Amino acid sequence: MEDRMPTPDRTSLDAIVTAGRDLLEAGGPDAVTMQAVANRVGVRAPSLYKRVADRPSLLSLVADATALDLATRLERVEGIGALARGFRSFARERPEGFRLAFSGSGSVEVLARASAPVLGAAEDLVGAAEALPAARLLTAWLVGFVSMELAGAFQLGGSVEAAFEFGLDRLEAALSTR
Amino acid sequence: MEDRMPTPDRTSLDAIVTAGRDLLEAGGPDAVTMQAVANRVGVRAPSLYKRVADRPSLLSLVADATALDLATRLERVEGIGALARGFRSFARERPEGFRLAFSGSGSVEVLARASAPVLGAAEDLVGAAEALPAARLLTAWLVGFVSMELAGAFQLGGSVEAAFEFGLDRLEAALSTR
DNA sequence: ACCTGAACACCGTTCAAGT
DNA sequence: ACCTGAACACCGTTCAAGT
Repeated sequence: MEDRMPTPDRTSLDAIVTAGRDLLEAGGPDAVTMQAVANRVGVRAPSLYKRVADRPSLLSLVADATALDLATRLERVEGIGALARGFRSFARERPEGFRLAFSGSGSVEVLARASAPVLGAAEDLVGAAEALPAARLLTAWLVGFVSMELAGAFQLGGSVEAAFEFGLDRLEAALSTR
Repeated sequence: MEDRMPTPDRTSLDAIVTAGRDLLEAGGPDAVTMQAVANRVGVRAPSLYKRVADRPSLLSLVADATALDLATRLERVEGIGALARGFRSFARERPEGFRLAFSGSGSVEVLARASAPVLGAAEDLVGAAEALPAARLLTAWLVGFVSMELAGAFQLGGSVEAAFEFGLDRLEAALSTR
């Protein structure tokens, strides 16, 4: 009973992931350095390896956290229009996290959860038989549109806003037809 | 007339970009190291800085070269279906280059040229007035679908092939309607 | 049990010195 | 005019030694 207590934890996985997320949004992937993360959570870089396997898996955790945030936001919303606008506004608020989450870092399950609400809306539109390909049409359009917007494509003039509403309109129409 | 001739060039910008492209496809962006590129072209890393400003701008040149390859392939093809399938097959042949080109590295002009054929096909479908938003709908879907496919999303089962054809079908229908 | 300094291998980039 | 070795700052990761 006279053993010294182990020193109390000086950080946590949560704090590390949050620090990674903040650094990512502030400066892109290159800015999420093990040293910068360690600095933010008040610890030295080698200590991070107690909670995280390596840098790629830290980025993967950040990707999952972002996808989870997106999922919980979309779960609160109904209808394809509101889903699409919620998806787009999330990507504009967290562009780096969005890019990371949809670029193949991160687990597939979490990403699937983020697109579950779209699957639900698609089922309402076209019925269960075609729900999956319809959801893939919608999700692909959303991901592509937002990615291109973030990448600064859409340079030929015209209103990007109008193009988004045009796409939404036509897709709804295309999927409502029997 | 007795000055020594300057030593002949031992490499070229073209060779450097090609080496970057090959390394990229073989091992992803992390593999395109200044040292690895130099090695491939038979020179030491510092020499690369005679032709290229730095690593990011080398990656940008690789992105542009990829987008140009895509553009010339699509320019040989007509009709929205053939364009869509050509786009997708290119992305599957050069996944890393595709990702890089559509992630915001690379110049906007070259990317615009790669999507010009889609703009043409869109105009044939909906007329000049709506050609731009229609092209954006098509391109966004293509980019999103292919990105998700490369990222390994589409995990819920069902045929990805069928989902692609479903999307193509519905989009053509949506844009042919008056 | 967690934390640290020291160390290692590797990378991007600069620059003076060679031809 | 291009190329090189040497050097610098920085990074990810490991590990023995501390508490």
